[in-house]
Amino acid sequence: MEQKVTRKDIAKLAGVSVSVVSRTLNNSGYVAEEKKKRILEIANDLHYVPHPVAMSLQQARTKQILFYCKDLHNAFNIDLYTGMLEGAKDYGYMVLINGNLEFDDIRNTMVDGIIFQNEALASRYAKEYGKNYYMPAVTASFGEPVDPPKAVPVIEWDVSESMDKAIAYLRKKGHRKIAYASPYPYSDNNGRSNSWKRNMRYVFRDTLENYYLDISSLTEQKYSSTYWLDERSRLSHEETFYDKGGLAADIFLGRKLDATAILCFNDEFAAGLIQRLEKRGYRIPEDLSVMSFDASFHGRSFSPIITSIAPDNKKFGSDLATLLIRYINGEKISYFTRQPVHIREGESVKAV
Amino acid sequence: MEQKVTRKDIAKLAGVSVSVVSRTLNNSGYVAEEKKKRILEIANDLHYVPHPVAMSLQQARTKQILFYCKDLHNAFNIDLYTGMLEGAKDYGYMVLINGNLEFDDIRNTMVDGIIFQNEALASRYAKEYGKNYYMPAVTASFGEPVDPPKAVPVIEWDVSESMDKAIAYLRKKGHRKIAYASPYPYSDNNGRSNSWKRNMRYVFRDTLENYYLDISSLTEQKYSSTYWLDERSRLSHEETFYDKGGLAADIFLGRKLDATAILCFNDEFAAGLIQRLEKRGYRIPEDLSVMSFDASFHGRSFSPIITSIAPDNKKFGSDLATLLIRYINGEKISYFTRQPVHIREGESVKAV
DNA sequence: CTGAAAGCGCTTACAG
DNA sequence: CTGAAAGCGCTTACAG
Repeated sequence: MEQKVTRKDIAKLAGVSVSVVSRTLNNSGYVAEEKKKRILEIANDLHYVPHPVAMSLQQARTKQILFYCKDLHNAFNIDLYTGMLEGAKDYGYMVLINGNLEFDDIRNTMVDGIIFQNEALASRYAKEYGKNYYMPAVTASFGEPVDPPKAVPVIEWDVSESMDKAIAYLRKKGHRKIAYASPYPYSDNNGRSNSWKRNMRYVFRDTLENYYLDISSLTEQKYSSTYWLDERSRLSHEETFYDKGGLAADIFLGRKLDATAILCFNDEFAAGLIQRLEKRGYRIPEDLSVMSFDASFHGRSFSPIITSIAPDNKKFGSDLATLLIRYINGEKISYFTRQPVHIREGESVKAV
Repeated sequence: MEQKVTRKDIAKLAGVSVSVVSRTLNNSGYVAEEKKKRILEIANDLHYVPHPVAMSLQQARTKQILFYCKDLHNAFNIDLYTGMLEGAKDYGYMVLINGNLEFDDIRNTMVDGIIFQNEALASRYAKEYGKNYYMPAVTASFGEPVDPPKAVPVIEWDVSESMDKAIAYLRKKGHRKIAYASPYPYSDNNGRSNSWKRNMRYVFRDTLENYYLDISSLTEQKYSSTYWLDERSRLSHEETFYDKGGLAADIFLGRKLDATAILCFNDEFAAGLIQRLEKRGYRIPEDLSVMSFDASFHGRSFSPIITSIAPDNKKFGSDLATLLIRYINGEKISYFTRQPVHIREGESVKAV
């Protein structure tokens, strides 16, 4: 364990005060040229490295932000994160993830702000902590019927609109009977479900519910889409969309539905669903088309490549990071913007 | 922006000194019972939260460690990370990942130590920075022929031995001609390749090289397995095993090999390979068996589930984290241990 | 152009 | 049992 070299050591060797050393190292304020040179040399010789914690304390800035996100096995979130890293880099900021933070842990984390993965998380955070503990935050939003807290700027992916587009896309491919597979109950009030119901009502009439592959009857715990809002719920829970996709396949097979396409909640979910269907002898897309949301790395590296709708995830992440940093810096920002969306065509949808 | 509440504020209101407040809050040293109570009450009323940066500075401990890992889209690494979180939690430590850190950035990160994802990274780090900058570190190792630096404790997954086991497993399933698909050149000196060659030499004789699916001829950049050791190489590079798997499939098809099974470098690689093979009309495992390394979440959520060999990844991660923390704490630790390995049977291998 | 001083928020040996 | 004091490593107005 080497002795830590400090600005004091450099000052002593250079025969100046710490102030001068600091000014030199930070390139701020006046320092005589020769002294500057000598100080830099000594710093180099001593292998001086600044102490980030001390600087943070003094400047009241850690230059770190946190991506608050529970599900790291969801490639969509990693896509976002990758984008955040890029966006933050330009501002000299680092982005941290920590997979199992309870809200209480956040205050022990050395960050200047938080990016929430969804509006329900942000909302709950604001309710539980917002009043007593100030920390700049922004959130990704999916246009769900949850009031995001006023003080938290939002960048939205409007999943309802995406559902409309996805259905329009499948229709253009000749599909009429399109089922929807969701981790949330039929009665749940969320963007994708509502939009699917609205679009399919006049196709399925009174059998509508039958084409909604509702796995909640098969799982022990019933999660609504606003799960995070429930203050009794533990935050360390990780949603396993992949496992739920398998259950949705079972339901589909059990009901012997005549749908020619299934829309899935997201790529993880679709992966689980397709895997189960193929195990039961189905071929995708020959026997059945599957489409989903997120256009994640996982969906792309799946076989077949999953046709999926989403924003540019990296850009989404990058925008979130820069929004937060500009917010932290006190710049003028928009409190609400939307990400454009597009369809990533894969191999899981066939024209009929 | 609320005014930050400090221990000073509490002291003033309670009519005591900051020392007493600190002792109360930290539950250390003597404090009169009634005072203790009052201080706690006031702290609560004021919604006091300790300043982690200040505490870190004073205690010379951030209670944070870093998982230095570039490829977050590789589910194996996320598996490890998940385990680290669990292991570190018991010690009150947080584990951070940051996907695009150059070595130079590490010194700006507020952590007490580092976990390197592989021995080549650890080795390069030690060479470039180890002398001038002290930071406790441990590393995962894969038994590759790279000398991990002496000061860095190692936990190893012996991939050579795993290759032996994987081949034995496939042989028991009746496979004799087993190809190997790797991101690294045939000439590269690494555990998996060496072990495969050793095992297959007497099966393939002078056609051995033909069954080594070497994608390096198809890629612009030639990476050896010790890529990270090359100081000219940028660290921000992300390996795309998935894409390379597709290339390996092309080679396999081009050579019209009579192998009945392909061993893949890892699950990401296998995913890319299978995806491409299926696109070309192959069915896995009906037409061809595929097996790989890592037993990651990705391989499990793939279709077919990829048969794969690996340690218990979460335990691997957890062990790395606790090893590092105990190292930081100055406890006596083992500088070298090995993780036991097992085969996760999936759906991608068939008996012939 | 320079340096002594106060301060960021906390801790901890030490004298009382 | 308590509090003044020095200190963690750095920054920055301010007086010279």
